[in-house]
Amino acid sequence: MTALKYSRQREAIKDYLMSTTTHPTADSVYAHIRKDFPRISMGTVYRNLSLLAEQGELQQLPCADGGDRFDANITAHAHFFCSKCQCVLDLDIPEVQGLTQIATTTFNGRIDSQQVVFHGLCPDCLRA
Amino acid sequence: MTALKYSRQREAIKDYLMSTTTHPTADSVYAHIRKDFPRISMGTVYRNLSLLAEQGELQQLPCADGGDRFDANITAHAHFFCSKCQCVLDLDIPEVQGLTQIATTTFNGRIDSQQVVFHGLCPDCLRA
DNA sequence: TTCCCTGCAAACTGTTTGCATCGCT
DNA sequence: AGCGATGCAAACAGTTTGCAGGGAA
Repeated sequence: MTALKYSRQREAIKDYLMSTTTHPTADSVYAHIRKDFPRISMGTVYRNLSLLAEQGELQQLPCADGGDRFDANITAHAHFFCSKCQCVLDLDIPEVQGLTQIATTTFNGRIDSQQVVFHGLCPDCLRA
Repeated sequence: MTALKYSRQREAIKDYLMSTTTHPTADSVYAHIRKDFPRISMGTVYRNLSLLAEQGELQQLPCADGGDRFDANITAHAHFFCSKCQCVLDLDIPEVQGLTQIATTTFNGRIDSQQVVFHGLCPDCLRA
């Protein structure tokens, strides 16, 4: 992990992710950043998202639809993925922590409490 | 959902999935089925896996690495995905059902208890 | 005979990489 | 000046699709 050199593009990407509670895909990040950096490329977006995730400055959530989601909220919280509209929501359920404990002891592996993912229909899709 | 016509390829795919507790990717299925059907194509494998999943004869688990896994065990059970070796394990933790309940009430959406996915390091990778 | 299913190849999507150039430090 | 970061385009991997021919009903 060598020192990163400052870049306006990377800062813009991080700022954007810190300003939203949605969980953008690389593509959404690209679409948004393009407003300020019309010539930015997908390569740069992907490279910077990976770099920031490596540095622990954001969480990279691999999702059920294949596309990763990015989250600047790095506190321990579970996620929900809607199998219909593919949105990703935070799921702040304290019980998850306890469950992670239980699972870990019977399981003998290490369970990462930040990466518990529930699937189903989000409130909006359920209502519709 | 129209009636399916019998095909030896599809039966072989289902038989294979019922005979294993690993959670093969489409590619693993292809590799295995090829022993009996050397000319089978990936298109056929993907088509049949989707058909079987549609019929509810197997579970299609979208995974963190992008590749889906397939599971002929359609009883309610959570899964674990190893972020190092990418293996998928069954996680039979009764508490997950309770958690799904809790989550559902505070959440107002529908949580699918068969699709709760934990992430972390599997026992083998943890030991290594 | 009908029409679903197959094998094949081409198309697609999301992501990564090689390279010349740019711009922090 | 040195070297990491950028934009661009080509390469990639996993999956889907169109089509002509084959096989179950």
